[in-house]
Amino acid sequence: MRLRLNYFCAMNDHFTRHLQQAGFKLTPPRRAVLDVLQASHEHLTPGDVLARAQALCPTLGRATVYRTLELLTSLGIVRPIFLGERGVCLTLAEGGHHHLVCSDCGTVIEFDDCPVQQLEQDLAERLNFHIHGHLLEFYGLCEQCHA
Amino acid sequence: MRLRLNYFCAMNDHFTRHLQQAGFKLTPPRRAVLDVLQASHEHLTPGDVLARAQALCPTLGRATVYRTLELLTSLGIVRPIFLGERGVCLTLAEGGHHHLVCSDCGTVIEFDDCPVQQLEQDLAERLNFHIHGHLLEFYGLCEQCHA
DNA sequence: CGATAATTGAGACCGTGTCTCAATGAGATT
DNA sequence: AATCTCATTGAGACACGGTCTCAATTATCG
Repeated sequence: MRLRLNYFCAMNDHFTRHLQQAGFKLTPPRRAVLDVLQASHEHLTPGDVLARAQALCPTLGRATVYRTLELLTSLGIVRPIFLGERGVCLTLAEGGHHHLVCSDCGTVIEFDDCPVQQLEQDLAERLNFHIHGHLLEFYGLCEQCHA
Repeated sequence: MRLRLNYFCAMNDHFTRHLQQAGFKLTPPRRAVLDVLQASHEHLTPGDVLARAQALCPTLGRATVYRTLELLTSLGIVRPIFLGERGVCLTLAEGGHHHLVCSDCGTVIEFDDCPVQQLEQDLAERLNFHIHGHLLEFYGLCEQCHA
């Protein structure tokens, strides 16, 4: 069992250290949730996270997943974002997300250009925030839907 | 009653025309929901909208509010955005929203600088989208929370 | 005014997120 | 290694928000 977990998760990685340094215990449920979030580069709903984490930690309960997600959020490790279609989803907090969303059919297109670097620095300085990520979404009607 | 409604809502405004031109009927419930959203410059949850719209249209039911919000969303008139603290909220779709959100305590600071104009035009052209608004959020820890 | 199809409210339903509480176990101390 | 202690856990009851169904109503059009 310990071996299996290690297969999925490097011991002492950045996030587990962060957790422990903040005074929280590193338990199998937390490890499983972290592993799932690190392993998936998609946007997972809490239900997705539960299902996948149960594969790593079969006794895992729903309440624990929510508690863990809340904890990881308050530590700035993960972040909930709202994707019109799928509802609230979780992603690692680090970095940016850029979406073009169709209000009608719900299609989401990701894009890479991102003009907010400078603004991020300015805001961080001006308001004394430690910024670790951002979300930039444009809303409109896609080619099909504004016909 | 009809008089009262008119007090809150200019007949034939932009949105009601939009609704009717798209082939939908202009009913008191829809009018009430539109009025509420236009009157409030805050971010309202569906529950808020229901409560306020019931003041204008006392028989209004929950299902109708959700149906109306969905309709207005698909028409690009309103838009759901997710505010960590309050959950999903609705705003008029037109224009931009700019938030600096603390992952820990949930504080939301609004700001005005917005460097996305040019990108918006580029994307609209490149992907043939009719963009009518955007959301730019930075996530991090506020002054108090990263102490 | 009458026809008709969209829209409505009521209330049952369902899933998701929260809470409580007794049992467990991670990590500190020795 | 054994013990202690308190954070953390799983189970299951609960609350709430959002969806669906269906019969009754009503906005719009001819």
